[in-house]
Amino acid sequence: MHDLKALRDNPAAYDQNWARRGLSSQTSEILTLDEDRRSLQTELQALQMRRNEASKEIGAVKSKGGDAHALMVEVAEIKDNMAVLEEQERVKADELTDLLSRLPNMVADDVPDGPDEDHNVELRRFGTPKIGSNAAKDHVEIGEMLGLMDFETAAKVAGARMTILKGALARLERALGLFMLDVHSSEHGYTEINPPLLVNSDVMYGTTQLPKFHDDQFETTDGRWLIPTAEVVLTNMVREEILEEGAFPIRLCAMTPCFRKEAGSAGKDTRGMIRQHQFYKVEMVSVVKPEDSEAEHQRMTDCAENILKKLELPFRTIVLCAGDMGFASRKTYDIEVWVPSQDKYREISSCSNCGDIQSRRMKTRFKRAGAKDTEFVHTLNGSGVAVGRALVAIMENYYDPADGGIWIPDVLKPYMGGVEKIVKLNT
RNA sequence: GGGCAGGUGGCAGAGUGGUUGAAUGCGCUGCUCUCGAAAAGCAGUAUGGGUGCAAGCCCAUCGAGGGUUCGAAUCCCUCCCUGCCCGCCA
Repeated sequence: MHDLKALRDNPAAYDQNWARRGLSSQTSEILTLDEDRRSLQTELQALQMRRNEASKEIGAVKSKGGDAHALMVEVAEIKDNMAVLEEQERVKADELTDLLSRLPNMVADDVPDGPDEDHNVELRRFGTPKIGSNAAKDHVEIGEMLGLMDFETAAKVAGARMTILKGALARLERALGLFMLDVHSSEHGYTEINPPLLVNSDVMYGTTQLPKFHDDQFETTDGRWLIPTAEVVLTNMVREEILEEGAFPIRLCAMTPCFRKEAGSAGKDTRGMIRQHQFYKVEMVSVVKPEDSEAEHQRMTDCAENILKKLELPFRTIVLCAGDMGFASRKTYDIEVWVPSQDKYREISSCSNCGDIQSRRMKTRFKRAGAKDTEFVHTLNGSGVAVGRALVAIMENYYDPADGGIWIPDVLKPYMGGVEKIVKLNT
């Protein structure tokens, strides 16, 4: 949700900002609805005031045994008028809310302009990618040759965009998830959470999956939703709360399966486990005071990068341009890991500063020490990192063409029972 | 799934139709007293919104949404949640 008062004060700023995302002018429609709604509300409240007064008078008259008939007639008329106004007000308010809830967050000033992903700006690189290697095999080939990755059976039991991992590869994915969770909770200060995977509609609205991205989500028959990311649950843990200033920063992390319909991506990344209906992801969420969100954003991105550094995977970090950013974000850093078979970097983490758009929807506020008014918190989320894609990156970057095996990164060895390398078993 | 009991302010807990946004206690904030502290006393202490330059005034909110009524925290209906018992089941 957006700050209507700020929008009233400076509509041009909003239109100019939304234009950076390629949107046409929105504010005149918003302001018209807003003015209509407010004048209806003012009118309605005047009637309510008179009704309340008259009702009290009726009570006073009756308690003295007097005749309150004239007053009762007056109230009856007021109620008729109120019903009409209430309905008009409700319609305007619904229209306004619906319009506002479908408009994306304001883009931060230092975000580069540009219509699409070709205008994102690279900030830094780590590691040395194996470029143009003839030996590069993709993770599907590697996994199937090892007999540890099975898309056919997955399709048989669950349909497209599903994966079955076996044996050491299943363990490797688990090892990756545990490793990431341990680093974030032990070294990065995030509290580990094991959350529900099924949430209600209010929660999905809070983090902006609803109403606009309804088609990307799996809905259950009883009106709940499978989470598309742990961000949804972690962020909403503070919904409808008024926090004390001392509560910050709140840092939470979780590893969960994520469920996505991938409605708009038919034909994209159809091979392998890059884009699945279900995948594991370790997610970080921070809730902070507004003045701290920018520093927290850098910090969170560092935490995600640190995972890849420890895994010794080559990556680069980019800042998304205005046209490529997600709906809720003011500013987003993507971390892209090197995928040898594709000879390019692919997204493995996305760290976003959502400003107050989610907190306004969730009604998450805080009060400064001694202050009377509440303010909205800032929320941030970042992958730390996508576990399935990390598995792909390990398989391809640590592939040994000599024997078709996969070396285990040093930091994962303790999680793999000391195994140094996954190799094909003699059958 | 069946049955019972509940959901009131930061917390505890009154309130079963009429100045009740809500008693009382605790907590918290300020002041008085004190060398200081404690104790005690006094005052204050929800959120959202409308209107106004402002002081202020007004509207809404007692789990949520409807309904009855001149008037609802209080009565009726639906839903949600919590606790307990029975059944079933990872």
